[in-house]
Amino acid sequence: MPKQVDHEERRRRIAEAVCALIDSQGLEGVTLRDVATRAEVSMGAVQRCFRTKDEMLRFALDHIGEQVTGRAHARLVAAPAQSAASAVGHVVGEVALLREERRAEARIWLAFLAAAAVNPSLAASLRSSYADLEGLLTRLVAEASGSVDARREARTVLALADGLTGHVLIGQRTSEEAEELLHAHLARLWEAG
Amino acid sequence: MPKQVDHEERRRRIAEAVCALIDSQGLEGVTLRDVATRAEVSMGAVQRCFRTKDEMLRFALDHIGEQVTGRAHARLVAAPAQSAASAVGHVVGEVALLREERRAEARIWLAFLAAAAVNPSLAASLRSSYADLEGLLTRLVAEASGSVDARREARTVLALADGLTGHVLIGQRTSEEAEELLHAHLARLWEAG
DNA sequence: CAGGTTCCGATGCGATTGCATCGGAACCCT
DNA sequence: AGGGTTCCGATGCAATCGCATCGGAACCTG
Repeated sequence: MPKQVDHEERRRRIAEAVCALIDSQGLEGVTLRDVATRAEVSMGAVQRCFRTKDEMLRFALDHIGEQVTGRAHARLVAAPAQSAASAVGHVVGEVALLREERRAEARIWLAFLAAAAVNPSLAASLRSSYADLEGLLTRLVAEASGSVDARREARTVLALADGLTGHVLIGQRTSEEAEELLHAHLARLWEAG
Repeated sequence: MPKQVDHEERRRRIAEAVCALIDSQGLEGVTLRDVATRAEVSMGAVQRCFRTKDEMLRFALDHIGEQVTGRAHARLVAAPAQSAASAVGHVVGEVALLREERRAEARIWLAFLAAAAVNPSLAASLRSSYADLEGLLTRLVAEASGSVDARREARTVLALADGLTGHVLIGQRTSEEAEELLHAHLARLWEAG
């Protein structure tokens, strides 16, 4: 066996370069050359890892999807909440990419969302992440309040979080306002359920 | 005075061509040549109307923004609602671009939203439209239910509508499901307020 | 250490992009 | 009718794009 390279590691490194570029210039600003430069590899290496640009973008989307959903799951395990209701609050706070340190992810997510609207294969990847989050939230909401339709509430909260993320990104809301709106929604949910 | 042309009319025609292209191929698929072809004018004419591509896109965004906000206002005047609450329902139903016939506008809106995340001047245009809608909804909510924080609820509903629109676009929700979620949220709002 | 295999950096290519240019058509006023 | 002005279609251009190609470096095996 000749020269071997950890392809997965390299793919991840490239995916992160893609995300960094999307964050600063949007999806349109992502070119193979810039990606290669940012990832500190040659264009040839990028082309070896991904046959086409589209394949590279799909991988990057899956990458960031796993990152977000993974963190949501981790948040649940790491810090046991005092109540199921506060667990929902924590997870939603992790999913809604409102705070400054998640701003980059938010931009990336939104860019992919818009692209997915005209690109079925990206849409499929996104749906998979959303389905994961919806499942997680549904279980938590059900546990926190048996008397409401958990799936409905989970879907509503997920959409609300997404909408607020967009509004924060364009400066229509501050992240504090958005977080307040999100928590107010949850508070009403508990008192109603 | 020599040859005169209705510039505004031409700009609008071009803006609609831009929107049609965004709907089918996303923002990245918009080129001056395609726009000219779609609008059935020459590239020269496009360049005369807009000095740069960016200026053209800004105009198109304002165009579709006025279209959406205008329809929201019109919905209010045209069909007097039986109650302020149902007026909110009507306006929100108009703003959330869920139904099939609004799918194109939804894609366009989302494309601009994502672009605005990395383009301040687009973000400014979007904020202007959002501010309009928020004001309209706030007034209606206040009228429908005095006991709630109208501005907060208007902002929440607006974000929820936006989030649901995105989810419908990628096929994560059907428009019927989204509409049901939206109306369920409003229903709880009235009974709580 | 030799042979064979894997990998990749550099380079080239055709297509496409946004924008600049300009000669002449179209038009109004006198 | 003719001069002056506005407009635009055609064309050119430099830059950039994604992708294909390939010679040699890198490396494991025997």
